[in-house]
Amino acid sequence: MGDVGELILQNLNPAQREAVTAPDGPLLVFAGAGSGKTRVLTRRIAYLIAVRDVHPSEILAVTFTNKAADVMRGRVEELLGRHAMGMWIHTFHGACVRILRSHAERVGRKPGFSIYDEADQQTLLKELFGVCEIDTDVFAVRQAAYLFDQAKNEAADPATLASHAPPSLREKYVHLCQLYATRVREANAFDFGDLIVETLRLLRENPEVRDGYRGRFRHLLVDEFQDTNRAQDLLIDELLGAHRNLMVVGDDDQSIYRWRGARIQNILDFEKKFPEAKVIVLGTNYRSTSRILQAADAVIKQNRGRKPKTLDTPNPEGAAIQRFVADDEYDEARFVARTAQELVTRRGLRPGDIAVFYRTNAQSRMIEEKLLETGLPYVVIGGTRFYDRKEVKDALGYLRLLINPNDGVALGRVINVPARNIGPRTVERIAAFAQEKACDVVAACRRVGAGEGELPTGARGRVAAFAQLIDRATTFAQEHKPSVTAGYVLREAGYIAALEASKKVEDKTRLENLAELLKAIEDFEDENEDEATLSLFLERVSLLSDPDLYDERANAISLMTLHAAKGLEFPAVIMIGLEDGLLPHSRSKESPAEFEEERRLCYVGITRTKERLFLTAAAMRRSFGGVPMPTRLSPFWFDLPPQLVEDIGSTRPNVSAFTTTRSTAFSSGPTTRLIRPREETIDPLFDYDESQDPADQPKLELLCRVRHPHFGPGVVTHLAGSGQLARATVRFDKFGEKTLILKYANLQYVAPPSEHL
DNA sequence: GAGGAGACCATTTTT
DNA sequence: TGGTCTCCTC
Repeated sequence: MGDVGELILQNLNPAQREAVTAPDGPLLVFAGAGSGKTRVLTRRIAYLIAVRDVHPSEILAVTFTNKAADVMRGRVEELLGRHAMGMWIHTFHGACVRILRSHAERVGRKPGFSIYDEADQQTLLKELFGVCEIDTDVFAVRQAAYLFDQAKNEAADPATLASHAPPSLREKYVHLCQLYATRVREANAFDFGDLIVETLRLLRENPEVRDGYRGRFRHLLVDEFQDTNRAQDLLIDELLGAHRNLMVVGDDDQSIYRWRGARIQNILDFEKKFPEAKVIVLGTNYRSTSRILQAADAVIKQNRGRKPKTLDTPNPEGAAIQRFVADDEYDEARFVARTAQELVTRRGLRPGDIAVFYRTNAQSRMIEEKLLETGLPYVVIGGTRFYDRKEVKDALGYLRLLINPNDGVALGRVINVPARNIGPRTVERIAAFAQEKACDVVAACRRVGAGEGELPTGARGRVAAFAQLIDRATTFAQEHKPSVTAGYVLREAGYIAALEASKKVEDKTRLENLAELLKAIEDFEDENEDEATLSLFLERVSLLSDPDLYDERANAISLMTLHAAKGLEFPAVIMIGLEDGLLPHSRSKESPAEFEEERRLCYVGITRTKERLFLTAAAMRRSFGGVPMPTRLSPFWFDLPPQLVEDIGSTRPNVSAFTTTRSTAFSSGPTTRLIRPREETIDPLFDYDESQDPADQPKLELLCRVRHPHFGPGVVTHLAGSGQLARATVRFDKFGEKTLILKYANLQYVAPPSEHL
């Protein structure tokens, strides 16, 4: 074995090494949290290429997020350099798109097809509800979309799931399914579920296509196998050739996508399906302290539907897990802000070392508000996404139409934005015309605008003008870069002008967002050079997921859902909202399987933590901004053995009376332990780091006037610390006294002391 | 057909 | 609480 071979096997423990060097054939790797899963996968790929002489193009690796795919590709390239060219490392959906682009016509599409996201899907469905005369009070659009998706996840005929629709609607439901499928096809589009199912159909119905891929991919590797659904499992079967070189990696304890059709059975039954499979267990965790691991184990071992196993670690015991019961969500947010501030000032952590996890996106708002006050940088992963904003979707709608003139949903979205006096009635007629003449919707606009069909003269001219706009832009797009095209179409459409003319403040933000979109397209062009087509950009955007947007270089506190946290790790983690009904979520109480998934979610959160873990709950919480309601602690709270945990007091003085009422409110479980000063409870796991450059700080002096971006003007009353940890206490005119870390607070020097004294 | 006022509903998680 | 939808008026 050469130098590269040795490099590939460097720093692997025996189990990891066994997995990397395993012989051909099916291979199942149970990879516990923090056990070096990514390392094993990337080294295995590198090993196959460098040692086993497998050509990179013979490798197909499938991950769940684009981010994971990028990381994997990057690591293999680090090991092999340009010898890694030609591998397929994609998400399931990404790989399917790639396959479908090559064989689009075989599933009734053209290569420029659109990808319909949830919103597009619902827009179309809503329209079809009208056509099928289905009352949305009886059967919600979202519910229909959910059933469609589930059917596709199961690779089942949607009609066979008609039993899930309200009994009175079964016939209409079947009709709806068929109509929906037809319309998506006519729009030259796929929804997310279609991407998998239609690829499956393509391979099944076209053996020569299937054999082409089987012949090509000599090695299949699947990451996060516990989160594959039935359709994905079947897809793997189709792609897997006679060699049966399939490596799957996963952890049944981290399966958190049941609601999306994931079948934990896929991994648990792997050995039944492949009796000759080699099974390797990676049981050493290199990430977390022993205490955190014990806590995680205490939680997860309560689940019944799992393979019993424990993780061990060479790491030290570490700090106690700190639990905090807040008065309400404000208090909880204050605790988060304070803890974060303390971790940075006293424990020497970078903001990027800290993460806040929650069950639902809605919980982020309060945390954001309080973090804003500390001046610490933070990012919210997910929630209302950039690409979900109206103006961004509008812009993308225009661009989609240039690539795919059949895209009826995109047309409906942009034809009257900005207002062109083309109302729903006219749009309906255009759609009907396109149906009747079997032409694309842009052609329909063109023809209707030219006088075909029955349209009032006024509307006719307006539609003709719109068709000309799209035609012009389509031609333009063929000769220009995507970013230039985007600017062109938005200007020509009058979109920019309409926003500029508007007096509303939010329209100014919209302009900024559009500028940001153009920037994103330019970045995409820089990264992909010759391959940077508009079509590829739209595809990337459609398949983007929340975790893809996490950027560890940002050095900001990360706020994200527990789902988005999977696959990441942080030195310090604050998990909030450990309340019954929130984690576990109230919607998960219907079945034990769902409850167990909530527990796994909790497990995933805990195991993201390297060194310091904080758990919080609020005694009162308001939902929908209504009245605060008393809560109960999560059952998972009580799963933690007392010796691992330290309960700490409120961030505010004089809450002893409240603590009593609180302990009665949370009647079950151990009694709250004595409140101790926080300074003593945190042992010095992290080194203080005071030796930093003082250059980038504002030159403040006592009693000078300053301005804070959030709190406005104030007077400096106290200065402490130096370097990166320099802090100032400021008495703000409107918000009272606050202590801020200068590095992050963005304090602006306004006036020296004398001028206002 | 546009725009505004008010009703109404929502929160699970997302490729 | 805030974002979306519906209805009403112009």
